[in-house]
This record gives sequence, structure tokens and C-alpha cells, in this order.
Amino acid sequence: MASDTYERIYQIVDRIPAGSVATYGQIARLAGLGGHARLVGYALHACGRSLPWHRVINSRGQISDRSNPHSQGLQARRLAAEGVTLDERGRISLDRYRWGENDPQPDPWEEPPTS
DNA sequence: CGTCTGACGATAT
DNA sequence: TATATCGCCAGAC
Repeated sequence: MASDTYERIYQIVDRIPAGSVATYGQIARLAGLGGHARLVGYALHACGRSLPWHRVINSRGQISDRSNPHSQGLQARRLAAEGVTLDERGRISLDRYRWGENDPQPDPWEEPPTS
């Protein structure tokens, strides 16, 4: 075990449901780390476990750059396998897939009031 | 024990 | 929207 801090992070990440994604900052907050998102990223880098780390992305809705480019492709592939689609720019719609806010509520403005 | 680095985030420009 | 900077913590040396 690396430390309680990391363990806490791993627990949160393990809770992310398939088809949803969470940001590093969001996880840091849920783990009681405040806004220290960097620790989440570093923890995941050192996890080396069967964690769904691919469901964790940065606040821009993109897959963060890392030392291993190969891992980026793997993450994108895994997300796609779970139904998370990517933009042409490689961005994900956080509004749509963000963990805890993925409630389908299109609310289509069918007819705007003209009064 | 000092220094550097890293899978981030928010703010300013 | 993209780029530049700073802050923050935990490991590796």
C-alpha cells in the first residue's frame, strides 16, 4: 500500500460506473483531498492495479498527456467501448458523461413562448 | 534533507 | 479557445 491518501483515491475511482467519467478534481474532492487534483493523477500513475483509471479525465474533458502515449490510445479505446464518444478534437462531453450528472434530461425547447 | 518531477485546476492574458 | 503561470502534495534521488 502506498498510503491512505492513495488508497482513498483508488476507492473512489473504483466506484465510477461504466459509461461515466469523472475528473481528477472531482475525485480529489470526493476523496477529501480538496482541490489537489495532481495527487489523483499521480496516484493513478502509481496504482498498477485493476482500477478503471480510464474513466478519469481532466477538467477540459480530455485525456491528459502522460509519459506513455500508448496508454492514451488505450484509454480512448476503453471509453469508446463503454459508450463514451469523443469529439473530433478528442474531447468528451462532460455535460453528458460526468459521473453524478449523467442524468438524461434533454429538455428540448419545443416551442418557445412568444407572448 | 533539499530538489525535481508529475495522468491537474483555476485564473489571467 | 489556446497559452502561460502558479499552487499543491507525494515520491524518487
